Amino acid sequence: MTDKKSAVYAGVYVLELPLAADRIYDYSVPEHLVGQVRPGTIVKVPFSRGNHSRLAVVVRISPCCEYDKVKPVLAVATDRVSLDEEMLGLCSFIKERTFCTFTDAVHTVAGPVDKIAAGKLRAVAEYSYSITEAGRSASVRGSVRQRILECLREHTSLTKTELKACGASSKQLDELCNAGLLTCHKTELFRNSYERSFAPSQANALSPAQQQAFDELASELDADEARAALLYGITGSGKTRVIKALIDRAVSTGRSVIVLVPEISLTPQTVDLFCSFYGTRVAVLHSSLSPAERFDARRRIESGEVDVVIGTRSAVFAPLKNLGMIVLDEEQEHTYKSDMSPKYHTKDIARYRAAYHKALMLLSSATPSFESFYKAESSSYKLVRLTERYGEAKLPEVIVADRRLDSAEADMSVIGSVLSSEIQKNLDKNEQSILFVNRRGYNNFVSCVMCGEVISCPNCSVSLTLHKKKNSKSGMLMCHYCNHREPLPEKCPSCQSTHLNFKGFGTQLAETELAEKFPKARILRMDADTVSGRSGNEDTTFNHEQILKDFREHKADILLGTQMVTKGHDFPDVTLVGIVNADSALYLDDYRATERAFSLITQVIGRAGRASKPGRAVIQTYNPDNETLLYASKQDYDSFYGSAIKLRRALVFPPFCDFALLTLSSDKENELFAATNELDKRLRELIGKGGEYSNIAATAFRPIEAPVYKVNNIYRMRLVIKCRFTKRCRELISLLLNEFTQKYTSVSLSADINPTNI
DNA sequence: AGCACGCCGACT
DNA sequence: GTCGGCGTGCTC
Repeated sequence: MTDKKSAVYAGVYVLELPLAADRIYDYSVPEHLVGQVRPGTIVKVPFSRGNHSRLAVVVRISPCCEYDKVKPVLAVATDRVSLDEEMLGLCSFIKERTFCTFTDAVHTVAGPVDKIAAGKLRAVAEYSYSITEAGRSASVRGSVRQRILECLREHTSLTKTELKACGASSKQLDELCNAGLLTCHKTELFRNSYERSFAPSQANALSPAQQQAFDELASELDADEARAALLYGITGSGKTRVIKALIDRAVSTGRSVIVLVPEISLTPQTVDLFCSFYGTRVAVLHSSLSPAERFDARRRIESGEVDVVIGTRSAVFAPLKNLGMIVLDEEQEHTYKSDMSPKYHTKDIARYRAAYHKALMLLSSATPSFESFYKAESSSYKLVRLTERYGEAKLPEVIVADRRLDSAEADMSVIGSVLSSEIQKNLDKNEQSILFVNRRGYNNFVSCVMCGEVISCPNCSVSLTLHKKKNSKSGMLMCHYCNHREPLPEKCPSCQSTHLNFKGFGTQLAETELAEKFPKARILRMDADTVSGRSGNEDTTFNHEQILKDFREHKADILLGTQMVTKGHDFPDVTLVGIVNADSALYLDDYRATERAFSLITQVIGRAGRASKPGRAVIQTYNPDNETLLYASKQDYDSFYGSAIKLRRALVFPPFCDFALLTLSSDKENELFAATNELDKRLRELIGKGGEYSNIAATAFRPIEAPVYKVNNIYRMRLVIKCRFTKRCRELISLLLNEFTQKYTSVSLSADINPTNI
């Protein structure tokens, strides 16, 4: 019997370590820190030979430890925020699945921990003053001081800003407070650019179909365990109403909700709706908030004043307590997959959090991803359908315009004869039209007639796109990958011929042609060039909201643009939509291209005829018999899915398998090749006969160049592995990454599971 | 990634 | 002799 307390050990991740060294290290916890050192605590530990003090996150506490040379924890970093149990688990989850460092995972879930803790971002406070009993009748020296007291006798309380407007200075106010004549109150002020006037309840009752969908989903929400559901509803069926009703139900029982949207700037109406309905109880989170706004939004959420968070993918980490539901609106959108390390999928995070909180993960879409629909069909998700358009809105009439039937002259132009005449009809009736073009710029190929040379980017392996100023003959060649720009040369840089040929078209050429064909039409163009506002752009810049507002107010007849025009805006006066070049979406060498094309075409068609006026959709194509196009034009998701899923099953493609994409990149081409070959060899050795991982069913494809081989002078090679993303498979990839990063310094390797394009 | 250790060559 | 080049390998 000894009174010596049993030993305590802490397993920690040391922050800012390279991937190969990023694992759990054990430290002993000195007696005076026992109890203070808990999972989630940030501590200081001596690390490596120099025993330099480093920050580390505690992930486990245990009474024993295998290692016999443990060092002691130095201190608890009290000035740093600590992670709660849920976020800690989420960090391990992210590390394991995306192969990032623990530090990257912490930054992803908790934001820039050190910056917040270091006090670089501070809360803004508003000070308000009121008069004390002793002041009330007292008189003071100085006219300004007199005036301050007079003002406060009239108004019971005034803010510092208001008093300053009366000529008061901070010093004078401080003096009056010290003299006991005024009292000062501090109120924390939140920078919330999304605050809207509170405009609750247009309490529209749900339609019978919506009510039934609501009832089915409400029972999932109420279940005392984690659930997942897919709300599959055609465009205009009123999914948002059903979701809003579910949010109300969750909130009324004291649970909080996260609503995720693909892109904030493209869904201003959805954001407005929630902001005005939930007032100060909603917080908006997205990537273009200033650090101060983000900081304040976080504080509001942590303080518990917020129970609804709306935002883009990173908002899935919003530190809400007692989550009841996480909604992914337009769940098939690729923006839910992070394109930067860690390359997590929002759905996986949502599933994790829903499991932790016994909450509902609700996916919503008119064109669900095959993966989600398959899960819904095979009953791991609850499937709820909304099959009728709400109100009087009807599905538009779809016209597939066969460009092969156009006359030679019409064939030369971007807008063919059928689409032209439909636009004219709309102009005559003073109704609005939306045209979708998938590329920005003027022409995307400039080649030499004589020698065939295509002018390409000096830094990237892509052709340069011509951009022109409005009403100008001169042009700029731009690279859409690295932003390189150069003036359009008069002669071929290779053979000096003056015969240059312009091929392929984007939004600018479409705009020019429309202006020529319909000189009286008012045209608005919306693409990255007209909305970004980046200096040096050739066009006057507007932002999305201004363009959309102008269009909604009927300040233009035609809205022309890229993807941006296809998202959920509701324009009651739009009765015609046109897809200028459907073929470019249909024929991409990516197995998911058809899925995306279907979704895109369906969304564009859905823009027409939302109100009582019937709408038309014109799809220009040289392949009118294309199956995807035909299904999309009939808005027949079920048949499209049914036919495509058979193919996926036969080929063993997702959702029947997973793809792991390994990308090697380097500015030194020969080192890249050597590294690629070695990695390929090692991989085959591990999964081949007699290999350590021969038991996992994985197929490795031969190394290939990335679709765009060189970007910004960095060369990129790819290795694709077809597999099931099991724990064992994760171990394999992790092993490859660790070995590789330790060995190579001038070639980097990254892994991406189920990348958005392959 | 750092950072110590180590095993070589050039120097007061 | 000894100072310092940066290749190698480990970090509880």
